[in-house]
Amino acid sequence: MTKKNKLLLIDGSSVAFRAFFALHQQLERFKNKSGLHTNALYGFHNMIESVLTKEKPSHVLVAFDAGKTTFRNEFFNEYKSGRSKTPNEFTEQMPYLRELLDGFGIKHYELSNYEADDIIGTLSDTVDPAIFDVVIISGDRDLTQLAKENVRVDITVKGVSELKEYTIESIADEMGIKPKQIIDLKGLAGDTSDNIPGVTKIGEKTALKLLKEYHSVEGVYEHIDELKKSKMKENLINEKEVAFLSKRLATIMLDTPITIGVNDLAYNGPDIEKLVQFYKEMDFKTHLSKLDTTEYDAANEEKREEVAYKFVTEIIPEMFTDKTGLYLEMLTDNYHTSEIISVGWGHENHIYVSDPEIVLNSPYFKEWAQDAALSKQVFDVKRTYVALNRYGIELKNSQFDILLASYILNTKDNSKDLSEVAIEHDYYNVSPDESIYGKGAKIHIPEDVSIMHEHIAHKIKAIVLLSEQLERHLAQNNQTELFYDMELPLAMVLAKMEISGIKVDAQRLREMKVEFAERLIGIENRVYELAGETFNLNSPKQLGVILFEKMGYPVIKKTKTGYSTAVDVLEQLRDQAPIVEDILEYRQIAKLQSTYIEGLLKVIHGNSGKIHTRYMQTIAQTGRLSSIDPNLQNIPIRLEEGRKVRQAFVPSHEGWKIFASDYSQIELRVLAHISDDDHLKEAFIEGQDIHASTAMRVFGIEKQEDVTPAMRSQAKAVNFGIVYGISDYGLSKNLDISRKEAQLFIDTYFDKYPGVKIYMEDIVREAKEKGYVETLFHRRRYLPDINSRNFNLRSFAERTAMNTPIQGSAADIIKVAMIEMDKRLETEGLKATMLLQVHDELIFEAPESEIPLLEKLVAEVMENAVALNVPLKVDSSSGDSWYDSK
DNA sequence: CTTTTCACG
DNA sequence: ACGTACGTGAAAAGT
Repeated sequence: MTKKNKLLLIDGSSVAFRAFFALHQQLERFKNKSGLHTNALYGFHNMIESVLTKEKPSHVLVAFDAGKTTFRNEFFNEYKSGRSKTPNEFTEQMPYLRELLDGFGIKHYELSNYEADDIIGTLSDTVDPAIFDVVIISGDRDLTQLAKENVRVDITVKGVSELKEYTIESIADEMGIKPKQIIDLKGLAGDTSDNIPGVTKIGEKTALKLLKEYHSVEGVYEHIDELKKSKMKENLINEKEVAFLSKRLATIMLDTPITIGVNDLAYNGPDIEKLVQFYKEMDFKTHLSKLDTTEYDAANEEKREEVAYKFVTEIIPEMFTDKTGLYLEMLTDNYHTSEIISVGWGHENHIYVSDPEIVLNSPYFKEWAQDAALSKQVFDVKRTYVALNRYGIELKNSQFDILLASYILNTKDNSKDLSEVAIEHDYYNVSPDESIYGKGAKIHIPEDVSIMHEHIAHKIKAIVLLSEQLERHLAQNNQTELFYDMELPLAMVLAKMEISGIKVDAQRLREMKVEFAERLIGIENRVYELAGETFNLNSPKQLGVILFEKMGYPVIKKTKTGYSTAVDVLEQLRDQAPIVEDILEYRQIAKLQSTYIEGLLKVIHGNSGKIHTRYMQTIAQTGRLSSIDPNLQNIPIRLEEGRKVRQAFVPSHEGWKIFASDYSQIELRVLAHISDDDHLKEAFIEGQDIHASTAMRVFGIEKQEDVTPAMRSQAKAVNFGIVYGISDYGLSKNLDISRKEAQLFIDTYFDKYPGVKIYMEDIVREAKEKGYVETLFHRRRYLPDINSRNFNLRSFAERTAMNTPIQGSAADIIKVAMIEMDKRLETEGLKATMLLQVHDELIFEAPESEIPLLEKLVAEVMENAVALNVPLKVDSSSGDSWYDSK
């Protein structure tokens, strides 16, 4: 029988407190119009929302602590003292938390003299396990003592929305004890946050050891005489009372006299009206706009300001002027193929909407679009350019792009929906596309087309108004040049590369497909034989069962959901498990087959035999491009077998070649420049092998001949680590050495490259002060976690602070080179075409006769894109396919 | 729709 | 003690 009911119990007090501190560094950003802080409410809200979607509970209760003192203070009056005073900014939010819960339609409850724990404990313990699964959410690990067969306890880790699940099994795995023994653990070790004393000098480690032996506090004292004479034994004897008191304090009551029962807690979804009211009161505008219920739409319809526009069926020249907003509507996001379903253009108070066949066939429209003297404002210029190009219209003078501008202002804004971008900038007058067209398979043009026309009119108005606003904002941030001289011109270059596309030899791919298919069957059969049964080799879950349960190999790593079967795990099993050799080979071939062979075959355009990727210019947090549909930036190269896929990428004309140029060590050169470290600069200025040079310094070797390959490869790993934002842990894992040894490497490195050390310290300090870091060209990345009290979040932000200026400046440099390259190909009158960018590499096709010229030209342009205080170096090669250009 | 794995720089 | 190296996208499984 399947259980039908799930009871969700939330420790409201502790979660709210967690939420408050998780968003504490942004305390001042979270304020509503009347000055009330809202950060705890915001965090709490998001936690509830995600938990409701994930758990889909049938019953919910949020329990709160009631007042300052509880029954625990009766026998220990210091209980929970020593906590610093609750800040006012927190307490002022508590009354509204109840409003929020009413909006969600969630019951809440408190009972004087008791804590939320006790209410939760009692409910979780009394429901019938045959009927209810229970999930408990808290920020307090004490509650894990409540885990049972039907009770799971989720404790907040990162902020409040990420939860760690504790079950009987996971507690046993992690600590080797039963949930109930958590109480004994606290009895011995205490808990500083609740001011539970515990026994002097006994921490979690020691306590766990004792519990493994004697099971409980009582057990420890029954066998106290067996313990060796030690300071610890003395403490235990002297503080026996403390231990029992601590245990009592940590014990959650399971028979609290609560006046509610589970039947009062049925959850029937939110009360939209109250929720809308709450969002408005708190200025939670994003949440307000995300409510896509009919009630909300209706309420919003009246609120949404009307936009005057004209739907026209005839186009006249007077409709087009300078500084005009333009928007093409498409239902799906691949603008190479998606049908244009409507077109809008105009100014703040003169907006026109029309059907595509009317506009796109109008000579007046075409003339205007192609008139370089008349500027246009758009959302996503590349998309607009490419789509118009399909109709033989070449869009000129796109003076502003609110998507690009928004990305520059804050890289974290990566949405593709105009309404979301608008909301980011406090403009709320555009509905989300989803609310007009629906989503997924059911996406469609609304029956009443005037709804769509008005929607497009709203977009035009947003584009026009936001263009001005964002342009001012760019100037304030010193990012005007980044926008006008880099991203906007680059968008046009990328548009042309996408339109060119790259020719793919489908026949070659099909040959490989047949070959791989045969090999896969062979390997599969061998694996099944060794395993003694057939299963889905593509399923990590099924594979895990075979390897670790049936065949009994040791479990090396676990994932959230089960055994890990990733490469590094399998490699460790290689020696003892003959089967993994085959599994690894299968994995490799299967990946090539599904992602590259079949994947690429699917996206070849029928008539041209070409692939047209889309470069995403507003996704990567560092300023890099990304490539989708298909991703042409991760075509295999490291292993020969996969590298052969590149044989299918060929020139589009007879007698042409593929030509490729890549920057050598651009990130380390950028680091040499921004850190101004003398030794690092010297290595590049003198043209040394950088990893060998690092090896010489780190290992203290005089002559390069004495650097062994092993030393060089270790030095290489250290250099990588430096670029990524070094940590002893990361380096130790990469080099398979101890953390101590890794730390020694790092110390030695910083000793030999003091400039790099200073840069790393400075950039982190700067990030902590300003809240963001910048690249050479003033691209910004905000790091909200840089001052977090959470070690992991803060460390991550610190590494990002070190890495982003390096990776981001390298991205800037190749972007400059691409823009210049595009110009030069034109002015030099070459037939050569730029086709692809792979982060530090540009790929072209060209007539064979142009190759010698390109060798010089491309290197010159790339190497001189910017002047650093070390030289940039480019390597080039050409061949009959991408594979051969190596 | 999320998780795992694996391809690239 | 904590437990990750930085940045991406796609396929397949499983919920």
